[in-house]
Amino acid sequence: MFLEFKEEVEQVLKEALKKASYEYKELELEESEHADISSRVAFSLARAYKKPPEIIAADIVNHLNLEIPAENTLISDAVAAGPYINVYVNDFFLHKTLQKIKEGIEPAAEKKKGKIIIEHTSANPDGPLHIGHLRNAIIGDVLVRVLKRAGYDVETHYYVNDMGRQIAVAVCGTERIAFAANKKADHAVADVYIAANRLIEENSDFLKDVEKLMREYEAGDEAVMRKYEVVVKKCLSGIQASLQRLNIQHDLFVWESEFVRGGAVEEVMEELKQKGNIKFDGSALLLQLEGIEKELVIQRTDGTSLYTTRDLAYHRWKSDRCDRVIDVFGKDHELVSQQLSKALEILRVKVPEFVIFEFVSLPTGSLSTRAGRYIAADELMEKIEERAYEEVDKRRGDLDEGKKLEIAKKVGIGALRYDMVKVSPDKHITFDFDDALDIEKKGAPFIQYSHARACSILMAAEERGYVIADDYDASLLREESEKELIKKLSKLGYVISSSELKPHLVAKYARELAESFNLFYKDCPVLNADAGLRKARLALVDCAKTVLSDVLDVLGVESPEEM
RNA sequence: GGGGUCGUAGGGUAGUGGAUAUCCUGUCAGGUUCCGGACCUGAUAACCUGGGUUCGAAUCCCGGCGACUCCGCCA
Repeated sequence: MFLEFKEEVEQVLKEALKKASYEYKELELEESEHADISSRVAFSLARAYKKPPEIIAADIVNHLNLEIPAENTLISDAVAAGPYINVYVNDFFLHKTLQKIKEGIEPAAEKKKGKIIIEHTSANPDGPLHIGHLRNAIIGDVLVRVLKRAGYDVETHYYVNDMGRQIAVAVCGTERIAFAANKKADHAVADVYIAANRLIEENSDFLKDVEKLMREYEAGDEAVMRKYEVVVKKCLSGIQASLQRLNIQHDLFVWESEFVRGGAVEEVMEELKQKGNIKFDGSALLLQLEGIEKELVIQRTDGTSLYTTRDLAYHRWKSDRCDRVIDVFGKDHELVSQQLSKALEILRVKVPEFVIFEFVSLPTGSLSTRAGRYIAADELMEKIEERAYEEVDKRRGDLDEGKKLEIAKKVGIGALRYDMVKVSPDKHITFDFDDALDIEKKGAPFIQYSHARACSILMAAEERGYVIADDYDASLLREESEKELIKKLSKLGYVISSSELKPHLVAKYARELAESFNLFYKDCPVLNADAGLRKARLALVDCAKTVLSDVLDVLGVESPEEM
């Protein structure tokens, strides 16, 4: 509802500026502590009109016409506060906000903004996900949810790097080392991969086998393809299980080898030869890209393709199927992503938008799958759920075992997801196990707790026979904390539309909303209020519950009704 | 050597030109006759440094210092 308010303010301000004959570029509206919305337009006008901004602000306010549409307006007042123009919402806005929430989210179909293909996670299928991948997956998934809610048709891809040397090493390894039967699939693959790497260190002949295998795979040797398929699919099944536990799903798994065997990679190389600035270094092909010193190798001496070339083919294919392409990449791919963009420009393909996130490191140093130095996502989830269970058990000994486990799962995974997404992606994180397991901080459990409190009030109301009805009188909600809560509730749509590629802003809003609810909870008794007020407050609690659970859903966090 | 990102209270973090710089944690002091204390209130304490642009800079530009990272016919 806040968006509607903002639009009306824009409308009204525009008219006033026109009447007062000011030429402006931007209305410079912003949220403010001093008002519900505030405009700084007087500052920029001050220069052009050589008058103090305070005078201009007052002048604009004098030209405002707020009385006419008294029936439908959302604005109560607008005043000049020095150089600022401060605008405030009215009771109708508060009433309308609650009403809209009760009606439910408007169907996304009405405001289709186009199709987006977003790629995230895309971990190599040579072992389980570690905490670095976790950050990628969670940022990506929240992005998906935000964009869907903002009205886009979103398709999620996992790009499977099945042509890398690592996979060949793992596949080769299976010929000498058996999979552990009692392990989760992706972990079993990692064991083989790590053991195979050790074999390489001991015996260089093994490396020749690996290279032979890679050539055969690229050439499309059927027997080799079957061997690959076994390993890659085994690993992916394990990875998918981990992702599912985190509440994450991909629509499509795209294997990079498809682009080689389908001929798309060759087409890309041919086209680059014609359109690009190409150099031959022996028989390898180097592509010179504008503004990047380092040439990009697009073909090896032996004629085989490279990761980047295959990625170009993949991006061309994606780009034909949607309006926007978004890639969630780790910081180490930044140069690659620039090269990719430049090369795509040469091919006249839509350039993707990148969400680049900084690394997660351990207090002991950086991660390495090959060296076996990583924290597996599964291990982390296991521990955080255990930790959550201890908390639940301590506080809710009254519940039965199944219920406690269910809540622990929601709280644990929620805390993990929130922890990963609350920080801006371009911030480096040093992962601290104890810190992540410390559930008491103001993360997901804090928000979930507010939701549970709301549910608890509603349940108690039902037991006492109070009905949650639509004929409440919203004008009875006069307390400051009530009004603040309603205003916060009104901003979900606004936050979603303004934080498209910044998932941490949604996390921030969720926390603020929970804070507002807790303040209301403290200040305003619901069940013990007089009948009229009680009805209005019950309606407010009901709305708060809806929006809390909504925003948690955008974060991919579940909303337990009790905890 | 070249490029990139980051530098905000003791630690972590929000804020990309505008009003008294956000929140967590830490430390200290408080709060429940009332719907769940995983809650709430108060105190403490910060924009790396030097220039520049601007009426106005944590925010933009340039230099310095520091941290991280990328620069392979790997992926």
